[in-house]
Amino acid sequence: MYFTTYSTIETILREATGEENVLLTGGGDHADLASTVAFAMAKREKKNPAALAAQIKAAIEGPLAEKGVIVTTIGPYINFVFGPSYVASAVQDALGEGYGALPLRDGKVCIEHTSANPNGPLHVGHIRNSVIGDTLARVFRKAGFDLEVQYYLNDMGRQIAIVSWGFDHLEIPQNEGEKDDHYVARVYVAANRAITADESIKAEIDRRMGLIEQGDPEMVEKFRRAVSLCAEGIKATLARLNTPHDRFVWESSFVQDGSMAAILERIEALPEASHDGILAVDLAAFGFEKEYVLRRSDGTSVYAARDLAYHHWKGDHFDRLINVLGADHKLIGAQLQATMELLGETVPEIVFFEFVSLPEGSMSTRAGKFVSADQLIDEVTEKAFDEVTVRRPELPEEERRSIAAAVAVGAVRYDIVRVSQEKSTVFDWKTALDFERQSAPYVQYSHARACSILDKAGDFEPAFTYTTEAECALAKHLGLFPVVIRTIVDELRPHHLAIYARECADLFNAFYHQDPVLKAEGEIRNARLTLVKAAQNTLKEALETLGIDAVRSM
RNA sequence: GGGCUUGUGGCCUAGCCUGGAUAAGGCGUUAGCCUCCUAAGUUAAUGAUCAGGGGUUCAAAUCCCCUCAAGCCCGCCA
Repeated sequence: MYFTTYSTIETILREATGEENVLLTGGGDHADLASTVAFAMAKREKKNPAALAAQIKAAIEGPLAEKGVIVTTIGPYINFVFGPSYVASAVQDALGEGYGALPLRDGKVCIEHTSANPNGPLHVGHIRNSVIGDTLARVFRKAGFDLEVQYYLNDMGRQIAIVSWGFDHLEIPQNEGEKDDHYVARVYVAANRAITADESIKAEIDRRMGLIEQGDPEMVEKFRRAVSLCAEGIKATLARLNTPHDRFVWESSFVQDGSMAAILERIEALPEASHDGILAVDLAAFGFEKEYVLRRSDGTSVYAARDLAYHHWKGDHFDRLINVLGADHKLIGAQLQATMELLGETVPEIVFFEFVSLPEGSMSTRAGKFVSADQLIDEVTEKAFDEVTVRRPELPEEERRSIAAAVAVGAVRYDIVRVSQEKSTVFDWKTALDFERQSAPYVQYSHARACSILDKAGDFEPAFTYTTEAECALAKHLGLFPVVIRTIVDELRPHHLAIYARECADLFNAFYHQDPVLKAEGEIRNARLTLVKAAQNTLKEALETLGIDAVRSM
């Protein structure tokens, strides 16, 4: 409804002013939409902007009144207030199943996210990637895209060589009940310590790197075992977070099937290639000082070479590629994009997010200095269970556990996704365990509250007449959900959805406190119940698009 | 040294790309609200030189330049 109303206003304003850009902005407290076009025209025509605004208003208020939009002016500002017919349509729309969905689009999209190295468990830095990536994926699906989500598994890197060496030489037993990925991290940390103590081990790591590239069966098996062990643990964590992948792509497959060799051959033929004993690409034309090295002097390939082959493969299968990467990958990501462009390949779009650090400094798997995602979820779940037990002691334990799990995962995801991705953050236990106002539990609670009212109401006849301020503000905001979905797809900034969901909850709570629903009578009761249903449906859709369970009771 | 990103009340965050009407929330602090649809809620009070300086503009938190501060990157690691 918003889209059509917006374009109606835009068209009529264009006709009346002859301006291509009619400068529509949000109306703030004054209106639902406003135009500052009178300022621009006044400047050019050297006229009084307020007088122009009045003239424009006179020309457009008739046609817009027919469409249910009220036009007013305050000085040079032309304000548009959406009337009762808009409000009714917005509520009507918001009742629909799968509300927020946009029409299907052509083309296949691939989103790659998380792709953490399988040398330990996901930590609170990695899951910023997972949550941003998964939320984007959910939004893209809602926006009508055919989508596949991938995890690129770096299974032949140096750190895997180190892990495999650790398994062979350090004889570190797995602890009772220890998750596989946590076990792998302990081996990795210990192996790194051994290397620091004894430099000669490095030669053995290099030897393993050479063997893996040649496809030596024994070494392939050693690497595969270590990587699988870790990857299964990572998958379990991803499942707890509601951030599933459609496909895990193993880096080594591009070496084995010859596609990496093929793309390196194409690069060798490029005028930008440099063969100084190594293979590298000169990207000076793109503003990069350093060459992009793809093959070492000993003939082995570096990560970037496999990454090019992976992206070539993705380009063959998808029309649009989106990668979610940490800010530390900005340079290498831009080099990848430039090289793909040189090759005439599909250039991936990259969503970068800034770092999550600990109060004492940045995280490091190698140093064993990190807060794991599992530990975070465990502790938040425990806290959530205590909170549920205090509030709802009458519920059976199983139900309290289930609510606590939904609240905990929601809290973790929401805290991550609500902050825009270009801001670096510092992880803090106190904040993580705080279910205060701007959190998932707050939004979930509003949804549960709406469910409770609907349960008590029984059957009612839908009605769409709204008069109070709280009713109209809520109804209009519900109407914005599809706009938010489109904005996120355009900007690749999922935090908008977190903000939107919270605003819906704010407005629902304001309505709840100002306008009685069950105690109202007749048409007012029916209209308010209809609005509660619309709010409940929108909150549910928004929460689910955030990957958060919309529990009916908490 | 070069590049990228960030800097908004005591603390955290939105707004910045697409300039416009009194800078929006939360936490904290203070004082209230459950014989009333779930108080994980809500009302009010408190609190901002939008890092600093300059510029563009009728209009700057928003655009441009400089300075300062923080984080990240600049490897034949990933």
